[in-house]
Amino acid sequence: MSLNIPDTRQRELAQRLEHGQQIIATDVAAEFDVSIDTIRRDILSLEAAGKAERVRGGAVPLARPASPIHARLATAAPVDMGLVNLAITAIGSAQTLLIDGGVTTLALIAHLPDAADRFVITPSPWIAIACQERGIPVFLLGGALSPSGGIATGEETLGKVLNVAADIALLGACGIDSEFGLSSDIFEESQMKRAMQRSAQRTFIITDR
Amino acid sequence: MSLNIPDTRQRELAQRLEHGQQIIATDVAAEFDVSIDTIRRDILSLEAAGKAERVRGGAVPLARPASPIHARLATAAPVDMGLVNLAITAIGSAQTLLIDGGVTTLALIAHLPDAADRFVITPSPWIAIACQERGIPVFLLGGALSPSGGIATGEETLGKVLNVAADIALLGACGIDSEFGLSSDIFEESQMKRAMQRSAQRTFIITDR
DNA sequence: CAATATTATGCTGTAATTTGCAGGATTTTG
DNA sequence: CAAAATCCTGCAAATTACAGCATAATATTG
Repeated sequence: MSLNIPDTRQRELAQRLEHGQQIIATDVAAEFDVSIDTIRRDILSLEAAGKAERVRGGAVPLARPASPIHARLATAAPVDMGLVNLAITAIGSAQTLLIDGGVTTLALIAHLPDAADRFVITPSPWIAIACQERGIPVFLLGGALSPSGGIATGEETLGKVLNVAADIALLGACGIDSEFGLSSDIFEESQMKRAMQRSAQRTFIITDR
Repeated sequence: MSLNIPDTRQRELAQRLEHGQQIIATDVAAEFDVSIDTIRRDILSLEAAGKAERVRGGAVPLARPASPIHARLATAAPVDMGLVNLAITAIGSAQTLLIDGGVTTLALIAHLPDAADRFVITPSPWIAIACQERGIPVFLLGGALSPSGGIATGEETLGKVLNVAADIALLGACGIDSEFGLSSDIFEESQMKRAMQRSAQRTFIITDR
């Protein structure tokens, strides 16, 4: 079992708040298998430490004079934590990860255990930044940034992806079942995803359906 | 089985902490077949040696000091807007911009006029995201992300920079007057900056002194 | 080898922390 | 307004930390 003490929980919660997620007391209580009171006290601590804004039912990240990036991250759509945990167990101890862009993969980085032992290769600047915040070494795949998905694409990038060998590829599903029709951007992206899939021993596609 | 002495145990525990694992005192006590007190004392030693952070129930790896760039963003360092405006007039209507990482260049993106007409090439994922939010087409230079400054570096990246032709290069000054001595990261970064300078017709170094 | 010093370990009793729960007050919702 | 949910306060139980001490193991010295 993992250490379930105020310190650990609060660190985890603080991290989620940092990433713009909101804390729902009852959910988190269930997740950590403690009573709501305990989570309430955790939130009180976080508030005292200036790391959370307490609201009825839980806590939200405190508003901060946001730099552009943080603004974007703060407004991020709510992430399905169950999905994230599933993906994390799927990853296991794999060392070399090829990670696609997307809100779910982004949230995943924040909760990836054994950060020190990983190595991430990604075409997404968001993922790159998230990894750096956790001290995970990153190789950033260069290329023209696709406007829709925000990942690097292009001939050369494609070639590079095919040259790496990753243990696991984590792909977001968005863009595969394109709602936009098949614009050239989407085409570039899906081609990229396919290349990533080919370079990894195993592939997980993260989708909620 | 190996020797069960403080030295051996502590080495093992230190290794686990290095790998990001947390130490649960009661579990480890059972594992090494010693009393909890003994493990407690081991953890005290590790803490004294600066290898562990003691918490109730065991120990956790010590919190990694935030990377410089992230720390700067987190504290919402006030950006010298005068500097930003100066740089913007300097840029004028130049189309192809080679932009370095840094808080000031990041702030600049948000205020860059004529966004539609620009094209940005950058080794910084931060800059890339900021540009994308403003709808500026970006070419992201790939490479290993340097932990200190958060820009892509490496042999290949260097080569690519030298192959592009930009109107203006905007360089941050940080890392040139390194406070950290000349670590290899810093070296990589400054090499990168030099390469960027060489690929642009004109260069501006953004610094407040 | 014997005597001594040092270190490591386990145990005990006491203090501090954490947790869940019961009750009543407060807020939200229909 | 009434019902439900959430918040707050105080408290008792469980867990863990801590300091002191006695014993066992190991190292050192003569």
